Amino acid sequence: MIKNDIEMLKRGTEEIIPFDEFEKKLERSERENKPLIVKAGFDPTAPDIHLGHTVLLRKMKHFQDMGHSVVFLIGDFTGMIGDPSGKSETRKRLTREEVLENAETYKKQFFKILDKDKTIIEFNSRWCSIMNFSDVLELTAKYNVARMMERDDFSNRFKNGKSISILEFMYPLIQGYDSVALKADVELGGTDQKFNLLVGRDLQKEYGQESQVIITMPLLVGLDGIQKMSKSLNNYIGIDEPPQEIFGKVMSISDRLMFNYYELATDIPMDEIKTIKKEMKSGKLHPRDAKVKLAKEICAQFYSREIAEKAESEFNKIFVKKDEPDDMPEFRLPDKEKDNGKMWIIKLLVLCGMAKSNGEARRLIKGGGVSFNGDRIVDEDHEFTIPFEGVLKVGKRRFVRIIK
RNA sequence: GGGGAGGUUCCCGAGUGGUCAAAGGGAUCAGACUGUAAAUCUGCCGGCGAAGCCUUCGGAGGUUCAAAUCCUCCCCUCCCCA
Repeated sequence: MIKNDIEMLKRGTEEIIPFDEFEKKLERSERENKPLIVKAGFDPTAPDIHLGHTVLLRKMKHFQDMGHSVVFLIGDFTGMIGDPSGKSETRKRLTREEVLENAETYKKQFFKILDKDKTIIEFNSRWCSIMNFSDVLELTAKYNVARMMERDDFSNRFKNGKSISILEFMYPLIQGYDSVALKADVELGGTDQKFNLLVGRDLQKEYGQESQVIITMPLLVGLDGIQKMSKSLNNYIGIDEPPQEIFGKVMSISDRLMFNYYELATDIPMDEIKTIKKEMKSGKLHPRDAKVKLAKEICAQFYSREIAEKAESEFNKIFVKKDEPDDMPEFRLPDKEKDNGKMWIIKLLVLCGMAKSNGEARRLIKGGGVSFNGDRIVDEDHEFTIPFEGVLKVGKRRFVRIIK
């Protein structure tokens, strides 16, 4: 029993530190019928969950499925302080209201993966906000600068003369203290969190607790195939996106990335993944078909099998048959425009949101990316005589139905 | 506390009085080829119904016919010394 569990829990992980303690904790948990407390922290500033986050969420789900107690910790306290130093961007301070609002958004999204009834949601302000200055000093006394500098990020920045604020030194301590407050047995995080997770281990020991085991998950590579998936890099698949969008985005990843996604973003058994890989190599399976399977699988996670099937047929319709999709947004011409009797194509593109400015609309037309009812529009002075109706297509995949 | 370097359009980065809406690269976007793969090639890449004009080079003033470029003050980042 435990053995299978361990295999499942190990899947996709980068590191489990230390592994033997992990096994012991699992054994004891089963023996004493006491679930492990599994913690994962989330930043309250970015409430849009994308496929990259789901790698972690899915791992949390694995623990839930085995009856463990999963804590979704929202770092609202740190979020409300903000980070003025910011290595790249200054972090915005959040108000109490914003934090709560973001938390709601989180819930709506992550219950697509996690089990609603088995998830404990915590805010670290619950314990952080009541700490007084001597509590904080006590905490800082439990760590030292040399160890802080072991973190690559800090040592590199220090070496390169980049600024490191004292506040930044506090973050690992706060996060570590969260583990103390929760008495966490296991903490999950991305590989970029490794240092912070390890600090949690140390602090628990300092506070006389058993140290948590840390499990790091690799960061999912974004759609560009190079950088990590993130909203700010615009290389992400949001789990709130429409099914066709998710399907299409998965289809656009490079072949090289495919198996990475198979392993990290689905629960398809590893054996099956190996078979797919083999068949693709031998030429028995077209890479495209392997990707279709992946796209359907990911889509189904956030919606359903049926919706995923539908997304596939929509996809084929648009990109294989070069047809129009069944559903597309509609745009009704505003009344005041109707009076002119004519509608200029550039203006139309901007009005219906397909271009941000006239300039962009012109560019699209010049580039040959605009068509109406299947005919490419090449003249940027083109005017429609009102009334008219039809399908306006911009680029390969953006459609809007213009109605009278 | 003292001395020095710098802040340029989404990002990196050139530009040190007019020829600058600002080189070059990257990203995005559009087109060709394809499997919405990779690689490659092409175009575009501040705004204006596009003539010309308007707004942009950390912020505010100033010099000049003319300022991203010169001057003054301010804000921010970094380096070296103490």
